Amino acid sequence: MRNNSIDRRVLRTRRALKDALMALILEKGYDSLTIEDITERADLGRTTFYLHYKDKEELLLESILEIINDLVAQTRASGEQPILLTFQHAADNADLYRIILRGEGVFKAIDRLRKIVAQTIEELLGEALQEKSARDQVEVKLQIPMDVFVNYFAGSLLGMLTWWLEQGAPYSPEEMTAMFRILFFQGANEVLGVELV
Amino acid sequence: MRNNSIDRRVLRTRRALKDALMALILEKGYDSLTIEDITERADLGRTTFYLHYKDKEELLLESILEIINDLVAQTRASGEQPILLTFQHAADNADLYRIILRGEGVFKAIDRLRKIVAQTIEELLGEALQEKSARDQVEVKLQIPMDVFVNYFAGSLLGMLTWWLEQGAPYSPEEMTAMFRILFFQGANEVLGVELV
DNA sequence: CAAATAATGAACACATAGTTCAGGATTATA
DNA sequence: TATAATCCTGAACTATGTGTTCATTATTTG
Repeated sequence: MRNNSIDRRVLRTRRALKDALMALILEKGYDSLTIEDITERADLGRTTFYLHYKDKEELLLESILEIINDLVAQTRASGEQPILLTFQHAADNADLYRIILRGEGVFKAIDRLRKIVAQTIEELLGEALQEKSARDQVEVKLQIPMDVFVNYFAGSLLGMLTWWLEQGAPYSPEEMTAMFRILFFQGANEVLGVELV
Repeated sequence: MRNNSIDRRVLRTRRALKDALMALILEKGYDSLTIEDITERADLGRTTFYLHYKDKEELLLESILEIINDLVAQTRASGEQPILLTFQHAADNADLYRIILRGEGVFKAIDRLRKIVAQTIEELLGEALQEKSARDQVEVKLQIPMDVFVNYFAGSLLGMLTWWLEQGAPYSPEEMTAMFRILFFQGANEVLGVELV
């Protein structure tokens, strides 16, 4: 019978490299890290790194896939409440999720764009609410905190943009606008006529 | 009277560097680009680069800000239809927007995550729709194409996650889930009681 | 215990970053 | 248009990181 298990030294080495990478990203960011930084933190020789990974990117990818696979497995297993499960999983692995979602490197640019969108919509919303308050002679209150609301909007919009552009803009700007407005303002239930999730 | 304008050579050089950077990113990606790649494409000496920018990142940031400022100016000027304007602006500058939104570098990881979410929701949705069709004895049709719908969902969710985590998780997973569900399923009009945008 | 496998560290060639400087080219302006 | 100010250039140099080779040592497996 052939033993399919991997040498302990290999498992130890790879675990040490992944842990070192994560710790260092959170300390100094991804881009400026060198292979030597990682192996030094992991207490390994630099050449050892190349026995396991091609470069930094490959190590990062394996680390990320590890956590994503865990989420997918949990979702498939428990079957219910996948949205809640996702938020919980993100909370439990917040450091790693931050690394995944922020992208690292050019992240600041996306972040800036999102902030601009959020701020713009907040100004518009503030005006509209004030108008309504004055007209109706009552204090208008949101069901949802302002910061959540405006960042939901910004996230949705930028998410749609990203996907749309990566597909090669398969719909016209007008179509995208119409569909986005329906989804955002009327909500998914209106669109579906079906209860979901 | 002091002339405040900048030397033509400087303007020409910076324009050439930005154009070269954009062209090269679309050809070979951002990470692997060297300063020499850029100056060579721009027909400039390598040392000239350092007279204007600290590094690649600074050049990219200036290029991106140029386009974002243009969008902001247009939005402020025309005043109406900001969503449509954003989609149009993105279409007019699709290459650059792709660079901004994709992040470059570790982008593949985010992309993979988004695809997984979109695929998962598509499976769930497919089942729910089939069930409803069988129960009601009618063909259920979506008002919105499936691909748009599922990617709106994935984008919204990941956008919320990103923002939430960057803020240091100011709400609990349960609160986030509840708010996300209201926004996604019932829509913004329900939340606002106000017409907007 | 023996054979197989992994880790190590020194040495090497190579690519890129970032700076300095003297000289030639271009621009602004008086 | 002359000239002072400014910019571009290219060679040279230091420094740092990459990726590989190889002989030696250490650890694991059966």
